[in-house]
Amino acid sequence: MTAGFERPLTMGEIARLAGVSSTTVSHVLSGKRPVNPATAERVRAIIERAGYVPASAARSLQSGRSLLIGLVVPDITHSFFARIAKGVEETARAYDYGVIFCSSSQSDVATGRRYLGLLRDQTIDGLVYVGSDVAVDRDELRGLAGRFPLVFADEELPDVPSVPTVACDNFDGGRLAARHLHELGHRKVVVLAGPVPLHSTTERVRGFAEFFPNALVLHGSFDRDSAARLVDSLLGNGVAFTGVLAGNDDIAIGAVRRLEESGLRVPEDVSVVGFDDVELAGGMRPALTTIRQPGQEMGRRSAELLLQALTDDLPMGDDVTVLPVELIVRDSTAPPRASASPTERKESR
Amino acid sequence: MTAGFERPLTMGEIARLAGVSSTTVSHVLSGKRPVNPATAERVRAIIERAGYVPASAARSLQSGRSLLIGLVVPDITHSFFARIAKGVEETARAYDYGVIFCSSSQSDVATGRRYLGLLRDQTIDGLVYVGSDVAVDRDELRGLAGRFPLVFADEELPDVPSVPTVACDNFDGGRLAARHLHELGHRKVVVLAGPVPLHSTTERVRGFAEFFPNALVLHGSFDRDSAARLVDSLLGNGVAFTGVLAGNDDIAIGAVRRLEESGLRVPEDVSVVGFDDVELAGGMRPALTTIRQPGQEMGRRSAELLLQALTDDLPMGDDVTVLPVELIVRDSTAPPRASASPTERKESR
DNA sequence: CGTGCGTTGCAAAGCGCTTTGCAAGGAGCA
DNA sequence: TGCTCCTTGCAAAGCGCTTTGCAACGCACG
Repeated sequence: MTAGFERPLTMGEIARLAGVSSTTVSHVLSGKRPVNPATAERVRAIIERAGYVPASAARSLQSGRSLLIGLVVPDITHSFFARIAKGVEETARAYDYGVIFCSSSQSDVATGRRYLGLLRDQTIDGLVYVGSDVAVDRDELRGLAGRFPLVFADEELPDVPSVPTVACDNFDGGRLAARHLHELGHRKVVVLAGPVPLHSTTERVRGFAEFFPNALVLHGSFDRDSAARLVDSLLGNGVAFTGVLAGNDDIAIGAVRRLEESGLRVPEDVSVVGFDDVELAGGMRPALTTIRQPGQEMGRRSAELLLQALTDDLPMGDDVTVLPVELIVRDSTAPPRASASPTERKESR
Repeated sequence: MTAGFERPLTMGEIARLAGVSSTTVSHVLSGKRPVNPATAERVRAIIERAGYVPASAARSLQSGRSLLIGLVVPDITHSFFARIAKGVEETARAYDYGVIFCSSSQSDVATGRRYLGLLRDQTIDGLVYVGSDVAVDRDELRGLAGRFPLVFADEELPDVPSVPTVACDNFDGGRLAARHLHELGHRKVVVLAGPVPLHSTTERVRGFAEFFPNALVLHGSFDRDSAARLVDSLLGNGVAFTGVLAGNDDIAIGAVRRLEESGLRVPEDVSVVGFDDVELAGGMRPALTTIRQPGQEMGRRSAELLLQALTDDLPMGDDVTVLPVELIVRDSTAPPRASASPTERKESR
């Protein structure tokens, strides 16, 4: 213990105070064997008075379970990941489990390793892993898969097989977004997609293609600056478009801002659809039309999967749970203007 | 271990593989006693090949330290608390500590108890506690204070003494916000303060009073609906005002929305200043003028305080670290209109 | 009054690791 | 060659708990 803090009581000390053996104290606590009611009551009173709680380290050494799970998210300050975290935490709590979390974002490989190490050294009984475009050590992950209770949330990692996954219906989300623009009458649409290697990116783009198979697809990273640059290059090259399908809300927000800075109005000149429904999406002006992913529910479901297996001592499956998404229509989309596309430069061919 | 997962190797098994005793393996790992280089190399190779990591439970049982700290926040999905969490986590990582977090919000008292229990059962070596207006068990907290390594972040709890605290300069923040409105020329200002019992509320209101000692002060909770109701009652009673000093951004956002719904324009008719600088503050329109609290820094500093004491085995101080705040001027504030206050109803006295 | 059974407590082993006391062996020196 | 000293490995204790084997006791029954 740290300087100045009293050492907690041990079970043996409680036993001595009660005039019994620590076996008896343990049985009073666990109820796994009958104990004389009078004795039990005396022991309980002493435990209560002393504020005694069995040391968790000794318990987990004995039981082989830490009652802790891990959660790795790219960035806890991102409202979408925070929603997942909340879902995971509240579910874990219901199972009497604690959650150790890691905001892996600006992490070097060493950090990832360290957190996956929590699995190896049995600090945690299982892990909910929310992937990202950050270069994680896929090999490390593959080494863990199948050997430890592991669940992927949000992002499916096809190159790490046999890990159960909770994701949303990215394909349908893409479809819904595209259909919305198509129904509004848009015909010239560009796609500002997320990072190439991500499975979710691929799926969303596939969904977009259901209505705009020939749309120009530009890949970038999930941040506003990247989106702004993409918009610049679009505008700079005189590409004609009245609608933007964004890979997520960050891209959408970056695009809206950039379009407005370039003198175009959203949605009058250009309609923009996002993906995720982060907090800002509903709060910004124009409020963003987007595809809502059930973040908290994803967190809940993935934790549930993990904890179910842990507490029932079952093997983990390897199937993908797909949660439905929802189109949220707000103010960033409208029918295209009748006149020539305002993004088209006169001097372009 | 859970079904289907192999049991991790023990140090004894590594020792057997290497043809040495586990003492030697331990010394190879810790370096606390010299080991024959050849032996050490052989042992290390086997450890590497087997992917062996010492079981953390056994380690902490032995050492009395779990290398884990706790973090209690009211709501992890709130961008301000998420910033604190990020700061805590990144600092803990630097100290090779893990963070167990609890989003205490919609929590019954039992939940709070459970998480404070992590201290008692030594699952965590210390705790960063971010208070809120939620009724926590102050008695429980008081029982812990001084007996366990504990730090308060963001909210000072004067009724739980001798706990080191990292807060921001709420008084100065109040002052800065008030001065800003005053300098713009506002004279009729109302205060939509946070919950009464909070120390931060009191301080901010004191700061506001430096420039508007006679302002009407209404207390509510830190959410938009509460703020909307307060605005309604102000408007309904024909109170004249050209500026609003809000207890935090949520209140400010709720107020702005409500004012706009009531046909008033921000900032043309009414100026609004928030507090915190949450993500939405900068993204909404009109972008919110607010007082920025250094959330991540608060997280860092409080974790630093805790981990410093833990790793150096020092007693914890009990002083309050006050971090500076900053006025961020955006678009929700402007000089008052020359004409009569638009919030004043004709039929009011 | 003796046998048998159910009840309730204790002692001891063991979870996987760290740490300490010892001892075997080698090197250095006289 | 004989002595000390240092190096390096082993055995064993102990961290705080759970669990199991055993024994003592009381009771009902024949």
